Amino acid sequence: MRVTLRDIARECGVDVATVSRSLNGAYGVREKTRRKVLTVAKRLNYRPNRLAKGLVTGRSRTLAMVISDIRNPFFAELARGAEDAAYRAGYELILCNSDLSAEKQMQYVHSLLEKRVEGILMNSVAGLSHSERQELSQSGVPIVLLNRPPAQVQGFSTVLADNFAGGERAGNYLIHLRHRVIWHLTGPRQHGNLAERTRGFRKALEGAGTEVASLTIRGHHNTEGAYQMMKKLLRQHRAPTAVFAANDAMAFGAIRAIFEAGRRVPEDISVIGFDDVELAGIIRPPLTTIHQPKYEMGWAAVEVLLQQAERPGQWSPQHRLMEVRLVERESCRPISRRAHDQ
Amino acid sequence: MRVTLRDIARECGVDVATVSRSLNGAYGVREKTRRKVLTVAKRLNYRPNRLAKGLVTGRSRTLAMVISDIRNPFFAELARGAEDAAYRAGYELILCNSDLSAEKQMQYVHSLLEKRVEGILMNSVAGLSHSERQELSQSGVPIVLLNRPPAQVQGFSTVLADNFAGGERAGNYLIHLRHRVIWHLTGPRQHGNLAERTRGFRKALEGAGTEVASLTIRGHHNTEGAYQMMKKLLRQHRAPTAVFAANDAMAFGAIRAIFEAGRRVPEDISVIGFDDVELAGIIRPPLTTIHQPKYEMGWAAVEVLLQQAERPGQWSPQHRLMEVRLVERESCRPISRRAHDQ
DNA sequence: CTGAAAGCGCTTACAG
DNA sequence: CTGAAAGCGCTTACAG
Repeated sequence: MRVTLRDIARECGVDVATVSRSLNGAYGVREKTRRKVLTVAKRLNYRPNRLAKGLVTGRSRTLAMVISDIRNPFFAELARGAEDAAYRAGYELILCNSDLSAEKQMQYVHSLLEKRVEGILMNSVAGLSHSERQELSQSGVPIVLLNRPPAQVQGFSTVLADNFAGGERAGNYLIHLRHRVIWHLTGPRQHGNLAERTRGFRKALEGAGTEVASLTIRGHHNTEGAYQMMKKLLRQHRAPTAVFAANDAMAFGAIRAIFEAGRRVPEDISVIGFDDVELAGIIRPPLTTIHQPKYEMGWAAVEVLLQQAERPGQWSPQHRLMEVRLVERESCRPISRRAHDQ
Repeated sequence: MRVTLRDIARECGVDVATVSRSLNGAYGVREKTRRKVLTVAKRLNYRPNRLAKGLVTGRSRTLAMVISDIRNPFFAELARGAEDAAYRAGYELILCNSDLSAEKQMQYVHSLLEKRVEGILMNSVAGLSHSERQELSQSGVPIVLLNRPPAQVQGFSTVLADNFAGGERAGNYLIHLRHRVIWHLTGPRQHGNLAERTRGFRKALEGAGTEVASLTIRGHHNTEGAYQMMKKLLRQHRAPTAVFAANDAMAFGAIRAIFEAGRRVPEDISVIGFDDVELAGIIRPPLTTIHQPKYEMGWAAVEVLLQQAERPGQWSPQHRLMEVRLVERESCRPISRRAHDQ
């Protein structure tokens, strides 16, 4: 049925070893022999069996990605970057949706290990028990955690956006626009990435060299959470001139609350987000935000994995911090000097 | 290093064949032996090498999906449905982004065949030459085409939304709302899916049993195309009371043109789309549209593939038509009887 | 119920 | 430069 090395060998009157060598490295094969083998292989439409090859070489030429849900555009973008990098290197990428279930995550990883994938991208190991994490980090296959602070667990590599620099950038931008009363909406302290954004933001304000009144409010870090926070705050306090939402979803909630309170964005209140999700460019007004290099993060993660796959048993975890950048759209505007002086 | 069947066999004092049988089907193995093997396997944390297993059984337990771009939410939804179905059956899913490049598509398929995937989901073979398509359909591995009219090429299975029924549903809905002047914005005739929607829509109008003035306009089937068409039409003709856009993207363009012309949706003009993309529920007003069962299509495609994988060499292409449904949101409203009588 | 053998389709020292 | 052999880690008739 399927044509194998033996078929080619028979056809050429040589040994399968010679065929194998001709088809691969080809060192130490007479040019003429090699050419003949190649011709016959092509004529017979030979397709090497990668399972057999993988069995002897121990390399499957496949990577895998275990994420919560590919329908989340953030992960789709990561996946695309990862897959492009894998394709370029001649690897395939297996996609797994875990919904963050610890059980599914472990099951996937076990299946993947059985298939001898050479590396795994994961978006989280937060739900796993200590011993489960240990098992993963000691499995022998390189694993990179996406968008997680390093040292959450030993043994994993990480690829992370520079949240601190992003928060700082957002703060500097608002100050540059002469805002002096700024609210910062964010999530719980334990959320590492958000905490970094807050730290960076505060550093910017402190370094402003001028008085800035800022208020940090914590709540659910989603659209609804921010909507509720903002709604309540606008009733209790005098409105700020700007708000920095710790992510775009929160920015959307804040904007809704602002409109409902009869104010306008950006005329009355400027809003800046973080992430640069697709919707950010679509809503009215288009949201100014800090862009996370999602595609590049996926790509970088695969680079790390591939590098480690080259040194079985003797690589050590790597940590990559990815640059973020400000995307100016229409949700922020400067305070006029006049207004400012009043 | 890694523990194999031999290690377990040695430890248990039996042959590897017995270990293999115990771990698998287990028919004809003494219960006591089997239990012992299982215990030792667990203790040694044994992981079967799927490459070896695949080599001998000829089954890789993996499927693949070759789509344009996972960042397109339509494909992300399909992918999720497919992956869930695969996971349930103990299969993994390889993700490939082709950007519709014929070269990438063929390269992917070749790699996938080498890895002995047991089935492939593709979103198109339109860009391939006749001989390339032949090569695919005769490769021996089952392939299902997503969202393509059957008989585009012989030898492929298909999973397709019922575009005709959807168009008909949209037409009936508008008629039910007492609309009698309706514009239909669609793409070029050659576009099979859109053509079906148009056919269904016309059937509804013809069956209305009352006079309906309808106009079908063809152009680029995207937001910008529909925007331009609608803008121009509104200047040249008396406005309709409703428009049926052949897809949601077009509906968005039409709505923009309507607003810019100083009319309101749905007060002055009702708009219905097709697809039910995520944005449809987010824009103002939320778009009434025909829902395509994307998740279910991905799931069904895997079902087809798995069924075929069970009968190597003796399956024949299968075609599944998936039901669509109307999602009523806020972009359509009835013509009041009074207005109607005027 | 279990063992010994052959084989899946490759690669890679080892000779020559 | 090339062949013969061994082996990767499994499964599966075939005996017994």
